[in-house]
Amino acid sequence: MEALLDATARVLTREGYDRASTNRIASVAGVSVGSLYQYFPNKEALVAALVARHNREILELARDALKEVASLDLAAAVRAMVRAAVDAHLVDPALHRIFAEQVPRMGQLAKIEDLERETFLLVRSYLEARRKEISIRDLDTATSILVTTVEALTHQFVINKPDAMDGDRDRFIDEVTRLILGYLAPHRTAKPRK
Amino acid sequence: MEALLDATARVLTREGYDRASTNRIASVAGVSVGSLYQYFPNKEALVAALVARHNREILELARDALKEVASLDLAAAVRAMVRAAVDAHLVDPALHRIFAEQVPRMGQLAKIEDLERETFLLVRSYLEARRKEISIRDLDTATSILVTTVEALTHQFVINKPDAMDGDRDRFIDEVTRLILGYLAPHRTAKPRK
Amino acid sequence: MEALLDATARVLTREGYDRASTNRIASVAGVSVGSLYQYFPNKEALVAALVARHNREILELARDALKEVASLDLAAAVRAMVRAAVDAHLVDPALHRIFAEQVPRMGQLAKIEDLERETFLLVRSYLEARRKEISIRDLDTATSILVTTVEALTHQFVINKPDAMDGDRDRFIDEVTRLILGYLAPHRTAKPRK
Amino acid sequence: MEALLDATARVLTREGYDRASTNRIASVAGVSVGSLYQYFPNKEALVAALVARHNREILELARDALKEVASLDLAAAVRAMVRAAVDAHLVDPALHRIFAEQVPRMGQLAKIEDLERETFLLVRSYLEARRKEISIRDLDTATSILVTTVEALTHQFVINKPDAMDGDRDRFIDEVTRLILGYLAPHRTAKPRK
DNA sequence: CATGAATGAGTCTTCATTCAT
DNA sequence: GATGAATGAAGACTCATTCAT
Repeated sequence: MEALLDATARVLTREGYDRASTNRIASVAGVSVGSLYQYFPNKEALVAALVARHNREILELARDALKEVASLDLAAAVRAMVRAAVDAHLVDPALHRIFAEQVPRMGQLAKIEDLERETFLLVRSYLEARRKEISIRDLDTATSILVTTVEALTHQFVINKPDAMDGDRDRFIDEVTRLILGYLAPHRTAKPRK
Repeated sequence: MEALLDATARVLTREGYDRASTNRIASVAGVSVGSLYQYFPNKEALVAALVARHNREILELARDALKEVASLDLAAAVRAMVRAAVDAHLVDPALHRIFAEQVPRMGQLAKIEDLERETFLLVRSYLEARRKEISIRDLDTATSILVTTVEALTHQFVINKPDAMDGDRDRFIDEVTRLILGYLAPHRTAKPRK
Repeated sequence: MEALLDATARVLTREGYDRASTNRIASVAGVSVGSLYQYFPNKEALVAALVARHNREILELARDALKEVASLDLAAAVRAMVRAAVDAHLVDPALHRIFAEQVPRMGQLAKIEDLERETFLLVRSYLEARRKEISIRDLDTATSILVTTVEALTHQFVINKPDAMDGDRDRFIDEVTRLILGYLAPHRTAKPRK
Repeated sequence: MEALLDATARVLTREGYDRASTNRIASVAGVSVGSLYQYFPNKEALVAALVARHNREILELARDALKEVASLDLAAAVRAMVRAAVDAHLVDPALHRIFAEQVPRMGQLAKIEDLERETFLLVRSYLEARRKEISIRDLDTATSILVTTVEALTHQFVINKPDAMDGDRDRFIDEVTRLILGYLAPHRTAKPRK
């Protein structure tokens, strides 16, 4: 039931994980608790499904962004990817924050990391294609560092400045791009966009 | 009571935040619930005290590391700081993970961020002292990016490879150092240690 | 749930307010604590509901008695009202005593006084209708004195002689009636019933 | 320890019976809980002792008032006694209210009624002395009615108008006196004071 | 299939009382 | 005698989960 996931997201962001009871979620969804348990075996599975949906939406964005990136030069490509990361975090920042800060990682919820793995592979294959242009020893290590770094910076940016102006956002993207390019292609100076 | 904080840490890392009841903590500490409430007004305060103690320990390390760094050149200094970050995360990785992933940020527990603020100031004043050697526009932004990046990378490294060999660790530190130096001093090539 | 109120009354009268735990009440009612909290948000609300029900029953009696009183002369009317007060106190004397002596007056339980207010108005309007026959300066004061006096005397009578014979009861009613009439109509001598 | 009783009174009136813990009482008294239990075997005994002390103070007033009453005529005597009742209730109205409304009547606290019994005897012996002037069938019944009535009316007056002006108080005393005289001496009209 | 009343284990917290120092 | 840390039974209340209708 899509409505149940919507309700879960609503309750989660409005009340926090601890105060989000299955009864409240069901009533917000306009169904009975019983129905909730017809579709999800327990609360954890419900939250896990919501996480999965959220991640699917974000991955959609990421894939689209990476497609359009193939034709750009490295600097532009990196900037586009960072921008995509920011966009991804803006899908539902409040929900994202709840996932990051309050949802216990255990059992089925280990799946939260699915997104990271998939992102890892996407970025890794991009870097592999550009291998000649970049100076990297170990592809896996580099990918992991990039993914973690961009994710952390973006997360922190969105959390701390939820209503940043476009100017702020562009400046942020510039800085992160510079950081990444300095790592990937240390000999060229990153060219900030005009 | 120090024993209560120890017990809290034990229960927290073994059972997770949600399963850590005050009664269980008290019994692990070898005292009665009543005694627990004689020293801490409620569960939140108990966890907050543990967080504070943990942070104090980590800040101790960080301050010591920064002291020894004053005489080094930029590259060596950055590497030393990254190494300090790793050491800090090795104080009690499991506990650190619980704090990062499960403890709800509210009320007194907002104090969790005290550590971040302190670290921010420490790093910022270091960068300020070296301003001539680095190419940075905005000090605050740069500091924030560095702190977030190093924290995220270190956290992820310690979580994923809790028993990494010294070799792994050194390689990790090298990479992160390269990332940082590429950002702070884009014109020089980072010199990986021999 | 009517059963819950019955159980509350039972436990309250048998054990007293302090020993009446919600768990005990629920188990006496033959349901689980959870069910209790499905119908009443907290202990206070439960007791308040019981008080309300008790008062409703008593007010029913009082209204009926006052209706039949309209056609009687003053002396007979007063005696009928006193008798009604006694009857009201006999609805559930033990429970009434708990309400009077042990239930803390706070929050929603301020409603305990609803009954007093209603009674006040009932009596006041009766006195107003008979104003010519009685010698009273201030209607509100007189009403308040009468209501308080009759309530206190009746309460004390029922508490101290829970199983008084009809004879005792009639003699008590005579005395109280004499007291009231002496106050309302000092010039006539109260005529004790044959 | 007198200080303990004072502290009990303070805590009782400030916080109510339920929130008055022995620890708080002890700390307000400036001693340790242990000391409290050196003087009183349990909480109930402590409260009972406070009740006893309060009652002793009130009885003092009542006895003094009755002494001075011997020489007055009936009307003046009754008014003096009513006034004494009001004075008694003004000794510590807040504490009196707590006793009346919140302190559970059980065990040693049945002693609360000691005051009523003693008052009963005092009034009864006064009425007996004046038997010729009053028209009463049964002395015990009359005494009981008078004591209950005056107590209830005074209590209610003090509770509802804790800061009544002297004028209000005199008018109240007049009315109660009229009520009593109408009962004791139905043939004479009560003479309100000039 | 849907419902939602019922369940009851488990949570945090309080407080009268004890007893080693 | 005084102290006050320690005790732990008990209480109010929550919520994931079940199941008869």
